[in-house]
Amino acid sequence: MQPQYLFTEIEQRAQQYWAEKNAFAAKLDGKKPKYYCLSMFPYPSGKLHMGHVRNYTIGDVLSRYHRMQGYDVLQPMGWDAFGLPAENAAIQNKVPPAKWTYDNIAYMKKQLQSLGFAIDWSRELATCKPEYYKWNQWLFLRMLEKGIAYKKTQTVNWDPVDQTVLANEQVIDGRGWRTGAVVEKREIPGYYLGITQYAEQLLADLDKLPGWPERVKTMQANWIGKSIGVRFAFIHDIRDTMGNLIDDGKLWVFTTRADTIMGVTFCAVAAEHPLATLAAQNQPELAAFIEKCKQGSVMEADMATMEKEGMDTGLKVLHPLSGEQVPVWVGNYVLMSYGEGAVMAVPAHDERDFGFAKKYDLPIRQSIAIEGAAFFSDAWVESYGDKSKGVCINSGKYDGLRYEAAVDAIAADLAAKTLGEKKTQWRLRDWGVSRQRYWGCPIPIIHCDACGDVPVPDEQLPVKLPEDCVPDGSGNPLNKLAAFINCDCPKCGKPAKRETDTMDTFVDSSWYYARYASRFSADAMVDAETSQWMPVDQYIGGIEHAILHLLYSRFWSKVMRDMALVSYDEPFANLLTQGMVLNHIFSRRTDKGGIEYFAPEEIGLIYDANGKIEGAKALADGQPVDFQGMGTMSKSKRNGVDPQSLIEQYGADTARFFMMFAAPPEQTLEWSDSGVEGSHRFLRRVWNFAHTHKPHSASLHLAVDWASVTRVIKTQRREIHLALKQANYDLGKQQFNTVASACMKMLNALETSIDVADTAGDNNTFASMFVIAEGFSMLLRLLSPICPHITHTMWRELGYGDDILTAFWPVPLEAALVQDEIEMMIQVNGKLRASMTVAKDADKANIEQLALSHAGVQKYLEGVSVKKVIVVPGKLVNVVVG
RNA sequence: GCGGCGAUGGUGGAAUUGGUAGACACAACAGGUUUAGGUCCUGUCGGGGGCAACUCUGUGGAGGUUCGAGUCCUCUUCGCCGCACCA
Repeated sequence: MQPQYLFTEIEQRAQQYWAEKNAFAAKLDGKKPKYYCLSMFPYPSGKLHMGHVRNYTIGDVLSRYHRMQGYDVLQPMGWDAFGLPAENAAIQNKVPPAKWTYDNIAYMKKQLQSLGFAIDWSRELATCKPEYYKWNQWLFLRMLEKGIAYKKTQTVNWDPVDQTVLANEQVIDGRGWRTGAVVEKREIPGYYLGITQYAEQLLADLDKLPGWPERVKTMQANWIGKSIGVRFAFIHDIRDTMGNLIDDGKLWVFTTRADTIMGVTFCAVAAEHPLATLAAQNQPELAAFIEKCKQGSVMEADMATMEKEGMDTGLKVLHPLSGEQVPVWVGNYVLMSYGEGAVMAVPAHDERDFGFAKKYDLPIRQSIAIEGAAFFSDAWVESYGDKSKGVCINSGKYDGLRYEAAVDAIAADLAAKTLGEKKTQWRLRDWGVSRQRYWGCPIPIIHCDACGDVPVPDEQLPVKLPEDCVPDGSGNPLNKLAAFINCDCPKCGKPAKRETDTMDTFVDSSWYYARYASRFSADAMVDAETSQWMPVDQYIGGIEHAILHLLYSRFWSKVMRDMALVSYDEPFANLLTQGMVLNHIFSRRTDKGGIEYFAPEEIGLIYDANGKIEGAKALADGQPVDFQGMGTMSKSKRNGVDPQSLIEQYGADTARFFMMFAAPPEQTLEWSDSGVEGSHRFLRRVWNFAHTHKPHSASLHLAVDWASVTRVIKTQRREIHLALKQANYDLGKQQFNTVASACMKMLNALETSIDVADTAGDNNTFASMFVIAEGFSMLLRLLSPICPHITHTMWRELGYGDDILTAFWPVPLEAALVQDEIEMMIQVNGKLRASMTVAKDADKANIEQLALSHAGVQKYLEGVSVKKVIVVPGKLVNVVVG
């Protein structure tokens, strides 16, 4: 055995061994339980970052742990390979996106392999390969047949930087999720997937996911946004300039508070509403206001702080139940994209309407009697809008009804007049998947002048994307590619044109997990193996995908299920959202007023007397820099750490250990160079221990008479087993930082040198050798999921076996855990006062007696009487006095 | 505004779920090994008081339940994340 811990050599040899043995090929033998462990696949951006290392280390620890627990494990890896960065790189470097992507994949694959992940590489896939995206196209056509996919022209979110349409989910605060550019509204035809048809299921089935974090489920539920209410119409006789009745003389609105319908004093419509457009035609002031609203609505970020503003259109509509005339206002707080783009306004029972009415001096009519709030003051009181504590008043025949009864009665009356009905309104809208981009999956449609939009026949799939295009930044290069565009109509055979839009890349990632399982199926999207492996037992990835990717994947699964392609309802049984990797941010204001960032290695920290960080200075000029605390690793802040240099300097095992040790998986992880060194120090100590003490497997065959072994050795053994017990408990909680701690505790216990008589054949010497060999073999196995290379090597060198992968998972022995004597704490009135050692089988009365007579306790008993004594077996005694 | 999560030493974080708070590390300090630096080893390390045995205090804050609370309940402050005029 080498005296030094030569990690580079150790890791390369271990990786070579696994590759030669094909050690991680996933196979189901039907006898063992299956465990499908999936980490979100990376976008091949160029090289791995620390977030990847963390993500995949968590997955690998779980995979290796379950494998040793006796599961058949599938841990695949692939590439989310379509997408815009490839096009942007192509524009810059004049290289086809395909080449850029494949080069990146090759490099990043090497990086992943150098980290020693137990991945079944035979199942590797890239979404930009025709063999994969063929099935995107195939399923899209099936969805088209079922009416789940359809084409429509709609106002869409247009990202002016990426020159493409964005789904609503991809617009964040009015800006493109990737570019941050202010999104414009455009009228563009495109294909949509009817995710709203599944809204109810997507919401309800969240309850089938106990293994998901609460906040992710909440975010999805909010996103789906179900509200139950009544859709009804005000009646009018408003005609456009041609004399045509607008919307058949009905102003439709949606409300969740139909019980307040008799309190309506006006209606408010969105700026884009037809009635607003009409009214603006001869009212320049109104037209100007509407224009202002429309511009404002693009900047959704400002909406939150925006003052409620509005303007009277002069138009009047009739209340469907009271027949009263109601004025129609344009309100900047009414959204065209939600509900009907118009609302009934009840200032007495809606906070927004209240503010609006106050501002414009519109009538406020109370229609609900609120418990404990008889009088309506000038200021809004929260209970005015509380549907749970009121009955209808001033509402004619509905007076005295509570919320539910009132809604039922009102909905029934509206229905009788065919002017309304109960309705469930969703915030979720259909998923627009057309993208005016090149580097994506072609939408399999052919446009024929005679036949219209014709689906590409199955036998012509895949519609292959040419891989040699170099985009120049001016839109989609497919539009200029005659060889791609020109084709024959599958229906009539006449010359026709191919659709050049490609699919949103979220389509690619919506089902890749199912394809890993059926990776070798050539003539079907998925085969029987998918049903055997699915659902994913553990999915691991960033919280940033809490809505988009996870919602789309759930939707896609349900579509595939309804087409009888798969049998599961939900694709991911358990979800772990790993925390981000942070590092210090150092910056300085430049003379020009900008901010200059410093990389951590360019900085020296200044400590105060207590060792607290006081400040920092730049190594280059010795001048102070601002220490901004921790932030996500990013290029712009210059606080990223390159995994590659970490692996080269310390090895993959150190990188993996640090990642697991520094924080629990769900929490943010703060980078620390000294923490990395500490992790490396630990692994070196493990190696040194093995080299110095030779805890060889042969020692496990020594015959030990445990009854006569010294207490010191027994305690040492107990500590090791105790740490293992804790670690196994923590593994169940997926709390890996304390598993790493337990490894350190075990080594600490092993290193407690035991002074035993150095006589050959002495029982204590044997016991000590046994304890060390036993403990070290347990340490190696416990550590192996986190640090597979060093443990693989030592397992073999110390003769424990050929391959630690096939070793059984260590469990603590009861015999090693029991103590002859137990230390018990003694409390008086809940305060810790003394401790004592009692025999393990001492009974309660005995313990009570010992505690009360304890010298450290006696002084607290003077002048008071003992009221009660509580004995917690094995732990403590509490003497209650008074 | 709504929803979710969190607050424990100088720092990252433990506390087997109501039973010895601060495990395991990092940093710092002191000492040893070393020609020196690094490595490595030993010790100290929440705060106050005491020469000491010890003692008081302590998990953002205020109450409460309990023999006993970091953990449960109520209120409150601050921080992070998500959604946000959703009718």
